Amino acid sequence: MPRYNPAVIEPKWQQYWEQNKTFRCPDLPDPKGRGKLYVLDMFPYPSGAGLHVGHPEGYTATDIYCRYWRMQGKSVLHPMGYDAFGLPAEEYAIRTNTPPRQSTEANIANFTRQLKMLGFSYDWDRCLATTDVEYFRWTQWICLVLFDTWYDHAQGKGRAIAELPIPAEIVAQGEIAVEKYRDQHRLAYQDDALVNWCPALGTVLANEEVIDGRSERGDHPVQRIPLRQWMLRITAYADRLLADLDSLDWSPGIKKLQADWIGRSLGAEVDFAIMPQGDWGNWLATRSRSGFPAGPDSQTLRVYTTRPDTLYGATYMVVAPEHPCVQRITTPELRSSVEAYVQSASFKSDRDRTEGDKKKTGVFTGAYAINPVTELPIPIWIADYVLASYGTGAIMAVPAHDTRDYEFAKTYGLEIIQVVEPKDATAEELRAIREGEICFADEGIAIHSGDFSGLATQEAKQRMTQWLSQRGVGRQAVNYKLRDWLFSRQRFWGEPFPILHELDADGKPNGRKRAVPVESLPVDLPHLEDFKPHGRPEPPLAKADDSWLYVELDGKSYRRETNTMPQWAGSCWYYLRFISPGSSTAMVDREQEAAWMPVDLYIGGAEHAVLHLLYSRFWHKVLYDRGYVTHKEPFQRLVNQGMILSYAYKDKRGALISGDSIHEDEQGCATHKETGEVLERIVAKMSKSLKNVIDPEGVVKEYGADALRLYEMFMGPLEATKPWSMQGVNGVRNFLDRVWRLMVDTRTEENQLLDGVQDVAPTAEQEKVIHATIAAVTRDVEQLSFNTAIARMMEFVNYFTKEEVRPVQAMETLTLLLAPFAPHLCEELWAVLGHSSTLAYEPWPVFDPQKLKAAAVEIPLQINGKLRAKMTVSADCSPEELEQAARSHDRLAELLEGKQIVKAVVVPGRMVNFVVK
RNA sequence: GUCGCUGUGGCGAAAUGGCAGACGCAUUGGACUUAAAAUCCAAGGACCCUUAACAGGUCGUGUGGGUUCGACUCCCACCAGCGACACCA
Repeated sequence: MPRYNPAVIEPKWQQYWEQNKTFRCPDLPDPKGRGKLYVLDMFPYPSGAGLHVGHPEGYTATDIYCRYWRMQGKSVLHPMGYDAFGLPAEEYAIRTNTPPRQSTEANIANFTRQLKMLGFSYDWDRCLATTDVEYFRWTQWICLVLFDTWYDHAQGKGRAIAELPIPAEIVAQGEIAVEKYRDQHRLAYQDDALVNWCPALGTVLANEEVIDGRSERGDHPVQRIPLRQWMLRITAYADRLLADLDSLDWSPGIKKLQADWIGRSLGAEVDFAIMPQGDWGNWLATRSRSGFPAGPDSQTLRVYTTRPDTLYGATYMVVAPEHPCVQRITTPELRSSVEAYVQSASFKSDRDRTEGDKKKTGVFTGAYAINPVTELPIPIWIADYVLASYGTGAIMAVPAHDTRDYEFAKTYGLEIIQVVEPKDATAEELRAIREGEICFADEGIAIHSGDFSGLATQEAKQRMTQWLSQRGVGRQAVNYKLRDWLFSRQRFWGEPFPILHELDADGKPNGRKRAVPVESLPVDLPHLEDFKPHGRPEPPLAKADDSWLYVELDGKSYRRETNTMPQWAGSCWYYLRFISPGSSTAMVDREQEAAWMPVDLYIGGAEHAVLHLLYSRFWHKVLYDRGYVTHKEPFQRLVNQGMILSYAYKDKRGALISGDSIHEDEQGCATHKETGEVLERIVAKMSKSLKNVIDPEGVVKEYGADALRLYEMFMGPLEATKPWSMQGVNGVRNFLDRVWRLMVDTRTEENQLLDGVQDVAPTAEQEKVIHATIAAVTRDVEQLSFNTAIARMMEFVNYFTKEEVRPVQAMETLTLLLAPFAPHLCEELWAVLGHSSTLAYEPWPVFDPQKLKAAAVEIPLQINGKLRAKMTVSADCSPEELEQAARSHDRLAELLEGKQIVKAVVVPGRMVNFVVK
C-alpha cells in the first residue's frame, strides 16, 4: 500500500511556488484586500553548520500565521535574509585562509537551500544579506544620519547637527572650536573610553558582549584599557526607550528585561564639601554654617544616591579608583598605598573584580568630607565596588542600610549608624539592627535624623531632596544603568565607517572629521591579503593600500576611518530594507514604508531580548526623529519562541554520557554500551559533545518537511522550552498519513480520490464536527496556539476515519485548515480534490455558530462540589428547569434524601451544585 | 544574591474559576494476516470494595495554608528545576 511520499510531493510544490511566484508580495498592500500584515522572523546568522531545529520552530510559526492571513485576504509581507557580517565567518576565514565573503556566500547558499526545503512562504525576491554592498551602503548611510544628529533634550528629539545652537563663547573661539562642540553633541561620536579589549579576538567589545569578564564569543579574557572609540549616544534615548515599551504588545517578561537593562532610577545628587588638607580646624571654624559651595569643584565631591533619606547615616564615602579626584585628595602619607590600589584595580579584569566571594577591598585616602546634615567629617575611601561608569563614580556610604556598604564597613571597622527602623519587626530584629548585627536595606521610618525623624522612607526622601536643593548642595536626579554603545570594532569583516579624517600638509590627522559624501557611498571593504588581527588595537583596515586609505576631496587630503561596525549594525534596520529591497535612491521607499510598517508580528529567540531589540529601537527612533520613518516603534508585537532541547543521559555519578556510548532498548531504557550501567534520562541543550544534536535536514529526508513543521508546532506551546523526541515526529507523520488515506485511494499508484469521498451534504453531526473544528483552529491560529489547533484537526480526522461516506465539503475544509501547517501535503490533496491551482489564496473556511449548537448537553451534578451524577438535558434548558430536573434525578435524589439543601448553584448549560448540611 | 519562567499519568502535553488528563507518543488487548509489518478497533491516574458484568467509593495537578458553593486555575508562604542579571549606590 503506497504511503504518501513527501520526497516526491514536497519538491514538486516547492518548484510550483517558485515558478509561479506564489508568494510574491506587492510593493504596496492591495487596497481592495483586508489590510496589510508584516510578519518578520529574526534572520539567521548563516553559520557553516547549517540550520538547527530552533530555526524552523519560529519560522514555521510565522509561516502558518502568514499562510492563514493570506487566505483571510490580507496582503502579507514575509521576508527572509541573512545577518552575515561578524566574527565566526572571519575566524573561519582566518583558519582556512580564504576571504570571508567566499565562505559567507557558500553558507548563505546552503541556508537558502535548507530553508526552501521546508516550504516557507517567503517572498524570496526580497532576500538580502547584511554583507551585500547595496545593503551596507545604507547601513553606512544611517551611520551618517547618526553622525549628523544631536539630541535636543528640550524638545526631546534628535535633530540635524546644523540646528545645534552654538554658544557665543564657542563661536568666538573660531571654526575649530565650533566643530569640536558639534562633535561633542553628535549621536555618533569618538571618545577615549575605558573599553573591553579582548586580545585573543583582537577587538574591543560592547559591555553587552562581555560576560563575567570574558568574551561572549569564544570565552576569551577581556581587559579594560583606554582607547579612542566610536560611541553611539543611546543614553540620550533612554527615557523614550523605556516609556514607549508601554505601547508595545510584548510579553511583560521581555519588557521588564529591557526596562531593567535601561535601569532608570530616581534619586538625588548630593555635594559633599571636602575638607582642605592641613589646617582643618581653621577651616571648620571659618566656613559658613549656612551652606556649602554648589556644584562639583575642587572643594566638593558629588555623589548619587537613591536613598537621600539615609543621609544622617552616611558615615564614610567611597570613590571609584578611576575617579578624577583621587590624585587631588589623597594625603601624602597615604599616597603610595592609594596608588598601589589604583594600579592593581586597573589591571584587574572585570572577571577578577567579581570573582570569588567578592570580598570588598579598598584603601583610605586620608581625606575627609563633611556630611551636610550632621556637619561631621567622614573619611573618603577608594574601593572598586564603586563603579566609575555609574552615577558620579562616588557614593555616600550608609552601612546601616546598604548591604555593600555594610560589608565594607564591617571589613574595615567603619562606623555604622542606624537611621531607618522597620515598620513591623520583632524585638529581636530591632535589637540586631540597632546593634549593627544585620543590615536593614528596606524602607521604614526615619530615626536619628533630626527634623526628618518619624517620616516614612518615601516622604523622607522627598523632604531631604527638597532640603538639599534649597541649600544648593543637592538636587533630584535620574540615573540609568544603560551606557552609551561602543560601536567600533577592530575587525575586517564588518561595515567600514563612512568617515574621513582630515590630514594636515605633513600628513598627520588634525582631528577634523567629515562624512563621506552620500553620493560616494558605499565604502566597500578593501582587498586585503592579510586581514588577521595582530593583538594590537590598530584595525586590519589600516593595512589597506594607500589607494583605499587616502582620499582627496575638495582640495584636502583625508585618511579613512579604519574601524568597522559591530555585527549588530546590519540587524538594526533590516526590517526596513525588506520593504523596498531594490530601492537605489533611499534606504526605504517612503510610501512603501508608511504602508507596511510597523512589523505586526516579530518572532525570534529570547537571547535577543535586550541587545538587538534595544539597538533596533534606538536606531528606529533616530530615523523617526529625522523624518525617515513614520512610526515610533518598529516591532508592534513580539513573541519569543522557546528553546528546543534534547535528551541526554547521565550515570549514577551524574556524569553526562555522549550519545555514542548509549544503548537504548525497545522499552526506552538506556544503558552504557561498555559498562552496562543503567542511565538516567535528562533534558539538556543540544551540544556537539553530547552528540544529541538533531539535524533538521536529516528529519526532512526521513519524515518530510511537513512532518518536521507539524511536529515542531505540536510539541507544545510556542513559547515553552521543550525536548525533542523522534517518536513524536513519527507520530505526526502517522497523522499526515491518516489525512492522506482519508481522501486518497491508496490501492493504486495513481493519486485518486477515495470512493467514500462523495459530493453529498454532510449530516447534522458531521456539520457539527466540521464547524467546531473551523472555529477552534481559526481561534488557535490567531492566538499562535498551534499545538491545540493540530489536536483539533486530529480529532476531526479520527472522527471522519470512522465515517464510510466522507462529504467532499468536509474534506476540502480539512485540507484548507491544515494547509498552513502542512502546505505540501495539502496542495497535493487540493489537486486530488479536483482543483487546478494553488490553495494559497483560497478563502479560509467560515464557521456557522448555528451549526455548533448541540440539541442536548450533558450536565454534571455535584453535591458540595463533588461530582455525583450526570444528566442529559436540552441545550436551551432554563436555570429553573435545570435545577428541577437535577432535584428529581434518580441518583441525586437518593443522595439528597434527608439532607437539607442550603443552596443550589445552577450554571445553565454547565453544571448544578447543591450545597447540603 | 536579585529578578523571571516552570512544576499535571511512564513521556510531550490539554483544561486559566465549573466533569482534571483533550490530542499525541510509548504500552496492553482485539480484528485483519499463513506470519510479521502496516492498518483499523478498543483499554488505560492511583487505590479500595463488590462483582459474572454494569456500577460504586476514597485519594489525586511540587508542599503547606487561605479565598470560594466549587481551585490545576485566584491569594499567601515554602520547596525543586531552568533561565537572565549580577557590586548600578
